[in-house]
Amino acid sequence: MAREPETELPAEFFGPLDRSPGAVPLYVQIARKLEAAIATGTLVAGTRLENEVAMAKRIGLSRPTVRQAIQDLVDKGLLVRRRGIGTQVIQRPVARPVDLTSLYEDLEKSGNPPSTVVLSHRVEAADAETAERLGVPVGTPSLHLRRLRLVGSTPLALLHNVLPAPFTDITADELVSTGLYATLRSRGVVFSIAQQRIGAKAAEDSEAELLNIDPGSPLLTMNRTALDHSGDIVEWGDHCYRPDLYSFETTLISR
Amino acid sequence: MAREPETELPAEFFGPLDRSPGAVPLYVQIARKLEAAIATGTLVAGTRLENEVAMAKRIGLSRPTVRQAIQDLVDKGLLVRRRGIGTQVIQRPVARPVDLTSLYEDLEKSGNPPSTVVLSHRVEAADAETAERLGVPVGTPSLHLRRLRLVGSTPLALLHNVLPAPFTDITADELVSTGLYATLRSRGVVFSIAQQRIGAKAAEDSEAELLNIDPGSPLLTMNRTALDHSGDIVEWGDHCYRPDLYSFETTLISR
DNA sequence: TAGTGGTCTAGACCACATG
DNA sequence: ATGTGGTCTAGACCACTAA
Repeated sequence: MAREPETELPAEFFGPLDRSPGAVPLYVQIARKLEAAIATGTLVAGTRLENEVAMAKRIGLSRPTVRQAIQDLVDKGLLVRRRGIGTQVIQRPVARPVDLTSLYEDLEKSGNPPSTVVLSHRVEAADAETAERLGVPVGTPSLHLRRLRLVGSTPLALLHNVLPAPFTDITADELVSTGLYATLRSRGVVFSIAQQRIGAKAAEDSEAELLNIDPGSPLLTMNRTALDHSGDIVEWGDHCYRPDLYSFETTLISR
Repeated sequence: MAREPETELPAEFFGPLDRSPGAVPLYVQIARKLEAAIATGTLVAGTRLENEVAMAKRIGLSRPTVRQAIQDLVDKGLLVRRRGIGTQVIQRPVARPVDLTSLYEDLEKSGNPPSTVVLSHRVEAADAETAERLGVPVGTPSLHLRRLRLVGSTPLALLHNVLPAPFTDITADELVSTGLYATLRSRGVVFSIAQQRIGAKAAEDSEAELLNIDPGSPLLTMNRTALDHSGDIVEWGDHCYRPDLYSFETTLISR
């Protein structure tokens, strides 16, 4: 089961380091160079890296700094480390993990910009259920959104979001032009944690009509609670996706 | 948006540290104590922790060690850190993330032990598709499994797995009594990375019959490729779940 | 300005896997 | 016995936030 290709000593492709104040952290600079080397094939899958101590000395950094760079890539699923063995480039390239971005950005990146229709946009006093979801007192004003996401003229997803007080003034125009997550970020929200539950269900009549599918056909569902960096709930979402057009990818790293 | 409860100085609930050789790492000892304090409510949600430097000095550890303990809990979604602000206990308790365990273990933990029926168990030479999935040459022997997972007498999931050469001698009995992942671990497999894709589809006739649902009704689907600590593919899986009985939970931590 | 986490150094010893 | 990553120390300076 063990595999030990011989050590590879990449030359000084660790170019000059930028140690000026305000520069990108050194460990990030190293991590990026290693990542690029893996992406371009300079570091072939399965290659064993030079050991940490030697690499640190050769680059001119302390071992903890180099170690932090390597750990970043381990967390990304690009490298694997074993005590007593060494550090290897993972055999199979892995896809990016599910991250804290919106579907809008997902598709934009893939060169297939979607459009959005705002179906409803209301500010209401929170009922018991909404209050529980947002962690606010009953009666607090909250913004309820329903949107339809399309690729070209094909409906892709039906999005239902609820947002708490500080964001009730978000306009329908903003949502169409910028997307929900980008809008929130532009207002200073820094996302820290989100909890998702992914499931499936049969399409109800109203959902089927909006998504242009048959009633009762399968839908992929996702619920999400997103928290900002101070632990406050920023958004609660309940979404349906056409499973022929969308799925969720995750990379799991064991700890 | 910012919230700043006053600093909390937990007393010497950091009991004596075990510094004997072979003991649990110091940062793990600290992390566990902090985690317990959060779980029991000694550290209330929203509480701001003592700063790293002071905590390290008081406990009698170096700052990097304490910092590593805190980082562990940040990665678990229990704490949030902000430069210039401090470290806070997260407001809302989070569920455990999807991890590298099997459905068997998931349900066992929830006190609802499932049963397993092995529907088929064959060793075959890998065709092109299997070879691609397992990253082995065409023609390599591989074990093809189909299992039905039940809770009581209710079918829950239909599991299809393919395993490469070193594991083709796993028996049906092992699978029923131990579960696939536990069997692999007992053979020395250390999981490192897995890639999953979660989607939905309509149940085919054969699937519907086995799962005791109507043909065409929605199914939750999951594909997974699991790699061991040396980057070799250990298992490829293609599973269907009854969406009324199962869903996937994930906690996303922003980086 | 004061206080926080973020980064970095230059070492050290330990645990584990291999030959 | 050797070489690897895992842990740990005791400091330092920087970047960001708040008052």
